[in-house]
Amino acid sequence: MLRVVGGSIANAYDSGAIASHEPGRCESCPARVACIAAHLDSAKRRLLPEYFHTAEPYHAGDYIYRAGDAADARYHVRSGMFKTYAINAEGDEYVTGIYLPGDILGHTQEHGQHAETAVALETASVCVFSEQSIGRCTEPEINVMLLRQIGEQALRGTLHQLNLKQTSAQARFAGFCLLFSRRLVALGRCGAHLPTPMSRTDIASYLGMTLESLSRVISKLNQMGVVRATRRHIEILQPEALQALGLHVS
Amino acid sequence: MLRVVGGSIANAYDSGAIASHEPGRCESCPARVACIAAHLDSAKRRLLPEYFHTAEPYHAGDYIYRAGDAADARYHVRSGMFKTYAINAEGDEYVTGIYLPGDILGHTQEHGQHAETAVALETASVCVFSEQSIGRCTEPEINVMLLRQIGEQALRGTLHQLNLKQTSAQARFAGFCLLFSRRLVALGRCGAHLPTPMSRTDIASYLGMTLESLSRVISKLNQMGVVRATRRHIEILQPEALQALGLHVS
DNA sequence: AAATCGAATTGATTCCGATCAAGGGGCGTG
DNA sequence: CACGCCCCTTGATCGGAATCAATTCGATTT
Repeated sequence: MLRVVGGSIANAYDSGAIASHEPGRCESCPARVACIAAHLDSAKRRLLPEYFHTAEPYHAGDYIYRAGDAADARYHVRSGMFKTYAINAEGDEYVTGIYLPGDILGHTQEHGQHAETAVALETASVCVFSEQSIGRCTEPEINVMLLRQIGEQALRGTLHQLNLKQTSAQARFAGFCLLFSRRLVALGRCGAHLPTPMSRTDIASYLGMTLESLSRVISKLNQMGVVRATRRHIEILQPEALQALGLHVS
Repeated sequence: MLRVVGGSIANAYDSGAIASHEPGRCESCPARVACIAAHLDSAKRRLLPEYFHTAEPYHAGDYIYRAGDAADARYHVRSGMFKTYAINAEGDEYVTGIYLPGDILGHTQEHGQHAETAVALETASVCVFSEQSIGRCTEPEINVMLLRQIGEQALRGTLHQLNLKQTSAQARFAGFCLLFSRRLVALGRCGAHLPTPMSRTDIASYLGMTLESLSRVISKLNQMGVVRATRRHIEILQPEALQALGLHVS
């Protein structure tokens, strides 16, 4: 059932490289602006070491977990980018999510097992926290922040769902760029430059279209001067044009 | 921005009809099999009244909350069915979710505001619990169950997302029936009889197709003898045929 | 710098769903 | 019981995406 696509397993639990919470680590965290612990004062953050662990960095192709693995932990992205995918009976890969710093990986499960596989798209790192540690958390502020983060991720899923309902491939790609851009802006980054370490095949799969359709759309928008897309980078030149083509939500 | 479609507001917080947890209430709950508190022994369940409230029943067309409302609570469905929808700039309704007993409503939010509107499709009831009460919960078992329930809902969202990527309208409808059926079975109900209190328009919107396409698909599958669909009911006659047409996930 | 392999683009064709349009059927109301 | 309204069904046409196929581009290796 499981198919190895490439890369090595990097299980933060099995490896001995787990570092417990270090003083100053949060201050230098690139995901600080989106972290569920970002707004904690130093006194409350001192409670974190009890249930937060920072894991060693992953490299492109490394798995965090794979479909079928026991889902006893969640992974808070510190830096880098991940993708998740599911595989159907025919062996086709379907990219189900793209994860940036601040996002939490590992929710999607059934009967305590991960339903998807999570792969690093570039050098990346996460904070690992176990289900048990979340259960034992007695700090209301942290629990509420976790709940809100889950809520924002649920919203992202819904927006992607709405985008998938767009009939034209052009509209879906435009919506993808806009939603991606928004996420970057929320992280304090530039919304005009989208890093795309994933392949065209991944993006097409994520957007529910064929590789060829995506390629045609990108070529067209390139010619129109709406975006400037290279292999691993999309630059948005005319955001208002994308807005006109893409999904019109909130 | 908000558009009133019909029905009355039934806000469990504003109304005085909130009942605190009553002894025996969980024992008679129709959502018991899917409830996050189902596996608690009576001693632990006695902790529930501190943060769980059971709300008055809703009727078809009643709102639980609307897009833009403060999202300071979550709603655990006890009985009946709800739909959620978002509205775009043009005023078009997009059905984003269908909720059955055991499901939790109200996660989807941005900046503390609900991003969707939740409407009862028939007579229904929920357990309300506030963000604050979740934050203050010190019972690990409850926290972990909440996390797992969220995980299962995330999976349902992903499966629906995968279903939306199916190119043919027939496949999307088949997948819808199968996923719906599975949810009913998980609730201990019959998987062959799908109650559909929502309109054809709602189902079409949920599946990202036009009303006409859905109608054609249903007519065809009716003629083929795969399903027997009436106005508010779908009976699955040949589950294996649906399986062959629909999505092939796990 | 040449060679090689995978990734991405471009082309031609077919088919399916969106769209516009009209007709039928169920359900409530008077 | 008849009426009218809304929901659903059926029909015809057109555009666009999937599919099959071939080529180019780019990165990596030798």
